[in-house]
Amino acid sequence: MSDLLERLRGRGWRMTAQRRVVAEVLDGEHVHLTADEVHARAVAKLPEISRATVYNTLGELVSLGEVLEVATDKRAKRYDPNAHRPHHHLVCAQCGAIRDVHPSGNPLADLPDTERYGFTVSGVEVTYRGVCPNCAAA
Amino acid sequence: MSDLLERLRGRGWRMTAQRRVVAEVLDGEHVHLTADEVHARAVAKLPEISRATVYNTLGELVSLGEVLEVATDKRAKRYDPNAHRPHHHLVCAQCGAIRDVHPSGNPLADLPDTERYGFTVSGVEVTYRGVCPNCAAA
DNA sequence: ACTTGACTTAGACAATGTCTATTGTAGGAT
DNA sequence: ATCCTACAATAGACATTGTCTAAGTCAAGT
Repeated sequence: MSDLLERLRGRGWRMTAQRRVVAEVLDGEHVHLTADEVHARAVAKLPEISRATVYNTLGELVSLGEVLEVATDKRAKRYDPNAHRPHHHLVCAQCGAIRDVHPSGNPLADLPDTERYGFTVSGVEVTYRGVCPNCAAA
Repeated sequence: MSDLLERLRGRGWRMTAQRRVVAEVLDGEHVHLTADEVHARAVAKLPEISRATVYNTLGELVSLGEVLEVATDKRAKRYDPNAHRPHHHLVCAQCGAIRDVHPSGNPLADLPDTERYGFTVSGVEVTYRGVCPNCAAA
């Protein structure tokens, strides 16, 4: 699991207790946490960590490409530690649960030149919407 | 252009000056405005309109399916009046410009049952990311 | 062990969105 | 035409999420 810490150290990251804790939180469970949830879990391990540090560290991890930002329609951005295998998301419209999914096909290939308006297209995100089994049962 | 107003009236909407103005702003230019931008344009036409009313009205329009909420990664949600022809979005990573696009293919068909985890999948949003010609030139 | 510049901190600030209590009014009823 | 009433609008407080700053702290190279 310290792959992540190793990679970061290799990139010249100064290794502090705070950064280690944030990295551990993300690496620990592959769910999609908001910044505040990350902060809450980080505080549990290192009570004096500040909110600003968590935001800073998440921002750095995103810049380094180690973590992805996911903007569903919820208010808060979520952070996805699974940045190394391309995937998309399936979101429950009721409870907000998020699953990683791997559709077949390549949506990038589905965008013809005539629909690109001169943009240099570099990526694509696909968000499926639906209702999860839990919410459907309720 | 009053298609929208007609439809709303048909659905039992009480027609007030404020709602008319908000509907006109959205119907007027097919761009993707934030709530505050809608508010600013509405104030230009009806100075005493309040922020809460704009938010309420946008929320109602979304519930009625007349307008779509678009969550790119920007802070503010944007509102897309083009709710009646399915389409997806192409976003400039630098300036945030948004274009409507119509990819070929159907991403819904690309999600096999084994990747649905029991969800009832009802929709899909595709967001292409890239750099627009303007920003590329700069 | 010293030094230095990157890192962290607390808390103010900013941006966006929501709620409440009050006042106003659209549109049907008379 | 006027009145009633439920629904809508208002101002502004509040909530949530994210950003910034100034000052203190510490990891890591020497």
